[in-house]
Amino acid sequence: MAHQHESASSAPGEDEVYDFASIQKKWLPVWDEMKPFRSGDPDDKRPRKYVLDMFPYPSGDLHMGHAEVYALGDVVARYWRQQGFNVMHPIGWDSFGLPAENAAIKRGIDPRGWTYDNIAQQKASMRLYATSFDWERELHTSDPEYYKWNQWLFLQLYKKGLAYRKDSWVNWDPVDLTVLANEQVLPDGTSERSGAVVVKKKLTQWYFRITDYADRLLDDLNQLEGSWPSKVLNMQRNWIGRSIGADVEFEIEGREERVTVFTTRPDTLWGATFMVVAPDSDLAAELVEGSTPEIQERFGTYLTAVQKSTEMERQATDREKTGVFLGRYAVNPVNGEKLPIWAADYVLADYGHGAVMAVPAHDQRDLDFARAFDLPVRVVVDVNAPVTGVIPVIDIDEHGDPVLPDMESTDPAETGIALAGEGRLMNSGPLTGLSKSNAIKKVIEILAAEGRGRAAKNYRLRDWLISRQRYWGTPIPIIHGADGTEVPVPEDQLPVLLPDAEGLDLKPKGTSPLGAAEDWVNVPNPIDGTPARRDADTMDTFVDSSWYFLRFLNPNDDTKAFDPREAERWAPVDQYVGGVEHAILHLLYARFITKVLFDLGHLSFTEPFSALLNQGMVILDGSKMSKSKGNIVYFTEEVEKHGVDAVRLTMAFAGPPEDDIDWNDVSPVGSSKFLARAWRVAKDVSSSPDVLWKNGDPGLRRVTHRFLADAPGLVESFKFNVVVARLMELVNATRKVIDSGAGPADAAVREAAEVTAMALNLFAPYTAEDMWEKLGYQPGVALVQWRKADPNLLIAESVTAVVQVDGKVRDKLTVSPNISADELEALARASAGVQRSVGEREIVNVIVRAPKVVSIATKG
RNA sequence: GCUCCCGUAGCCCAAUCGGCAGAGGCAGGCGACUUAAAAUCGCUUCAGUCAGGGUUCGAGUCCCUGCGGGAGCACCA
Repeated sequence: MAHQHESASSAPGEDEVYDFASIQKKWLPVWDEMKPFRSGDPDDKRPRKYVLDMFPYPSGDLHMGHAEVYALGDVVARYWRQQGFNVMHPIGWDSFGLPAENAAIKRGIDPRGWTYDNIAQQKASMRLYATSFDWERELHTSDPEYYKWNQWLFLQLYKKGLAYRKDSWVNWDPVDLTVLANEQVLPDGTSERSGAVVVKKKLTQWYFRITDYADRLLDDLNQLEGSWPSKVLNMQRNWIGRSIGADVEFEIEGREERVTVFTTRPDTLWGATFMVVAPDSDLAAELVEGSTPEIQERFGTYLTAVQKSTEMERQATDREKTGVFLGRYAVNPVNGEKLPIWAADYVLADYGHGAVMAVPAHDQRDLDFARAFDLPVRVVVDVNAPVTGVIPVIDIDEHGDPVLPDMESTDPAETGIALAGEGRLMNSGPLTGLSKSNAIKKVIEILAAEGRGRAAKNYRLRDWLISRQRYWGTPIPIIHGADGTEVPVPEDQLPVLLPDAEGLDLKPKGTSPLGAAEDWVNVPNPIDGTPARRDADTMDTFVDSSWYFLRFLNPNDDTKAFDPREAERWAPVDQYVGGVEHAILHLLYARFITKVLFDLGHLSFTEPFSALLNQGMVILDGSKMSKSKGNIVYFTEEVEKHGVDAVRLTMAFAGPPEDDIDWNDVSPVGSSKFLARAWRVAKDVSSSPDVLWKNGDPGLRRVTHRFLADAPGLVESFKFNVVVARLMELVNATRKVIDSGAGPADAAVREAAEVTAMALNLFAPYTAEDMWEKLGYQPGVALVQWRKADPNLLIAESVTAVVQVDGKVRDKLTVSPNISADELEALARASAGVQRSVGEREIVNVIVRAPKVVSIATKG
């Protein structure tokens, strides 16, 4: 190990070895004194950068995932500081949430104490980890000083009609007796905590109307192209899931109101042969009411079965279609045909209008259903009729030849394959003969003219369910009057404080534990003083994190959530760093809230995070670390074994940040060795700080300055691994000059060592600071500005030009970097390698890219 | 099923605009130092870029097809 004692043969005074533990101990208090990472000085004239790492949930201690994100985020923050920016790099705690509450229930303690104990522990680790946070901006979402503004935010949305209560089907855990978020339901339909099969239950819950912003959330992603990982942009697009089509209204026999269906293929309206409604929809219940008792009974049985089925069963795409006829009929608005109405669970109650027009010839799901229940299939799009002059290719055979549709086998009723492709409309009245896209336009015109339909969009995105029947969260600032009215808590009465957990039964009962705090829940109605009750739900913690980046601007201001002037100066966040696990929910919610605050005039921008860096996961042996697999790498152990700097360096060096790091593929021991090597270089430097660099070894100086020139671009494109590799190269070159060149007194050695210390500050701050001291400077290498490369040293004295003949390298020439194309061509033509390989053949083309390459093409 | 990303040495990974396939590390080998070992230092082996085709003077890089791996969405009308 690096810190073992050297042999006794070393001369006195030279036996000092790299010892990360003592270096850590030495510098942490010095930095505490210096506070080099404060960003709040109003007189600071430097340009500003806002670098934000996703804040952690305080779960006990830091884990390797934290070690990665905070190492990488810190590279970026430290880099911009060295480039002359006043960098705001804040940190806080996402400290409300279920784990604290569950731990509290298990141990019979207060979630508050558990949470703040954890924070203290994690904060100590984080400080040791030498992340360059501005601790003066620290915040906790569970502090009343924070959640007061959460409640303020809720009220702003409420006033705009963007926060509302509705009855809806939610995930219900029948063992824990609580609502679950979608992400707490495992793919097999069981609860991730209790293991119980989750059922759907109808409850009144609070929602944020995020669907109002669906178009903007989707379209504004284009602005982020190039600055956000395309993977995340894609995931958000998928999640919002806009589809474009039409709403079509159908008359229902024996019913006043029409039923509206959404379809992406209104052109196939003449091919509709039945209608399907979601069995768990209000519409189904109402329609079946007008039917015979037998049908009602059959429907009831079916509905019960559907509601008992798990998500997994329901989502299995290959299962048999099921359904019941409701005994009712719809009328096709374009041709007056009677369409039987069925209830089937392949239609979802909460997508579109909970009802579809079934066109079995051109939709696979409808066709499967039609074949199961012997319903008619009518083809209205002729996919064999070339629309663009190209015959549709169904498949490629084993010889790579196209397989064309067989006229006799394309009837969906026979083949069971719906014809979903392009084609020319047939049997469709005024649409007959049109292409798909023209037919869609036309049918929308026809429907609109008759008031029976219109162009429409639909989204996969649903409104955001924000209420939780839990204790450890932000109370919803609404008071319910005895008459059922909702009264927002006046803003000057915020915050609505959480009642003391003492004496409250926090066990989930299906209603919020806050409801049992009688003194808290019973309040006079703010309007007329009559008895009223507080809303007892708390907010989803994603609300807390949807705007925390704004609270960092002025975390101690008790007069407003954030200062718009500060937002003007700092926001939006220039660089956001965090895990891809938040690619959808957190980022979508933060984008939504930012747009709402923009609309309310509080912000001048509409996207919160100008650039995003997603780091991968730290894994072990090819799989995710987990307690049950027993393949966990512990942060504390790694830091004790290898030191903070080696762990941080390993994170940066492992590969591209977005790739997963398999801890078995990387070598913290190797990182530690490199740090010791770099450190010894600084220790060996024997010249004084005022030595003239220009007298130093020119070869080493070139390596140093090439590094200075290249590293900034590499950091800015997040190629941290390459920067580290280049640093290793620099240290190797320096070592060589010390040992076998001009020696430790050479000025270039000092210059290289100083550059190494300065750059190493990005990855290994303790080692860098210690090197800086060894080199004769005052502490504070983190604030040393990045040195500019000397352009004269970037030009090599000579370069190697490659001469290719017919694409193969036939000679290499050492030439001046300023050589002209003509000179280089002449040299190339005369070179021995070219003479030999061209021989008798005729040269037909010569391409010269001075000074790098000459390419000669021959004939014969 | 739809959408997207990735295949370079035994392993992790580099390779600005298409211009010598190798910067760096791990592992391995040899050597120096040592009584020996560890540590340290020096030297060093190893791929022609998943496969096939195309464009080009020139392809790891661009295009097409296939194979392999990964991710997201999915009875979403």
